[in-house]
Amino acid sequence: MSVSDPIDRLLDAAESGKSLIKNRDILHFTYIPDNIQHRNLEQEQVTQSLLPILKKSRPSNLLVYGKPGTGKTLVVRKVISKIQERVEKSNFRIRLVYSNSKEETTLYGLLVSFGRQLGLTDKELPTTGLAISEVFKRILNNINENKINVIFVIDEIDYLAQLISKTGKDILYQLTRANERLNNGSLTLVGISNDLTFKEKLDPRVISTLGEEEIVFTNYSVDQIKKILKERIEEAFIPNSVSESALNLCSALAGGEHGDARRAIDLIRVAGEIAERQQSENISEEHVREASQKIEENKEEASLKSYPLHEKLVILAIIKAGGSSTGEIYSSYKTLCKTVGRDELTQRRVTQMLSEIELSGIINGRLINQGIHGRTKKYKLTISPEMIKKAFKDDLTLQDII
DNA sequence: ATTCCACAGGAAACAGTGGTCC
DNA sequence: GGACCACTGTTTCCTGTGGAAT
Repeated sequence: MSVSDPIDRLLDAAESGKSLIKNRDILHFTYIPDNIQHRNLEQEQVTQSLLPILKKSRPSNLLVYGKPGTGKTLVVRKVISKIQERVEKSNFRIRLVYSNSKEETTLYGLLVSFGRQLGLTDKELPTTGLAISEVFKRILNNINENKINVIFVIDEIDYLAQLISKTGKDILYQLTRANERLNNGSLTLVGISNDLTFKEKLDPRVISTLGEEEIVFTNYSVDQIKKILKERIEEAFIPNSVSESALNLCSALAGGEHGDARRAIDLIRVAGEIAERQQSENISEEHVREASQKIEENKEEASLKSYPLHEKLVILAIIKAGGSSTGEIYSSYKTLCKTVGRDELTQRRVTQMLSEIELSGIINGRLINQGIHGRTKKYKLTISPEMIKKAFKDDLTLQDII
């Protein structure tokens, strides 16, 4: 094996190089530190409203608001696990069930994930084929039979509200009324939402039961983020490896946006990884800047890669079409379809795709009225065509047209 | 003042998939 | 094996729109 072999060189460097990060787990937002010092008030409030469960009565339903990365989920989870610890010895059973409505894209999926965590098997609760009301009935039966007290945490409940308004099936209403159908055990709902206005989309009857208690998590200030980062850095990095200026920049970047602690922790983690790779002694401002850029690029590339074929074709059509009005993009898209030998979709569908892609921020649309030449929407790319081609180059069907 | 373009975008229907239940 | 269910991606049909051209 020659010394100049690039793989060997990297491996050697990694072995001899200094490791700045001593505990990677702590650099993930989902990790719950034992000693969360911040959000004391909110921890107290959440505990307060769940307290009745210790006295064997049903706690208040709870709505928790706050922007992403404000620690809502962490606090709720921490409080519930503490309560669980308390009652562990008694035969009074509390079960935490957590579902994220954004990850479960359908009502059915959400209920099934709920049932699975209660221990219902594939057989008792199949992943498809049943009527939603039937799924619901089976879950309630399970709670009844086992006499458990369930706390159902629905994260990003605003997405659920959207699903409900689309399908017209109000499982939230049924969930809030579930206790009337339960002889044994109980069901408490904790809804977590990023959107303070989401209640407007709900049935007023649901709001009155769901919103028995409401807690708002305010955004973190730059100083608070700095404090959080300091705590994590102390645990995760070797001493003196993060410069003060890097810490400040990290807090400023994340705090300036939305007070998002998640982003701050991500940032310092990626900066640490970059610094390690460069064999640096410590993490500097420069590393944080690089990390910030890298996170952005990765996000774009990942979202590009995840598009289905026809969306990719539409994006490529935008590159190929000069002026980029919907009509031009569509005819360019049709040519591309012919080249790769795929059936083309209708213009209506392509318009819809364009709006979806626009939401992700990769393209930018502007409505233009051209008088007798009609009205159209002109689209512009917000990222470089090279970046797109780079992301698409692994797709075999597209290789001929890139 | 009226017409008319080139779409935007909502609503509903439909096809297909993968399942249960009796 | 047929009735039924949820869900996704799509098509079909439709109404609405701002301003140049007439």
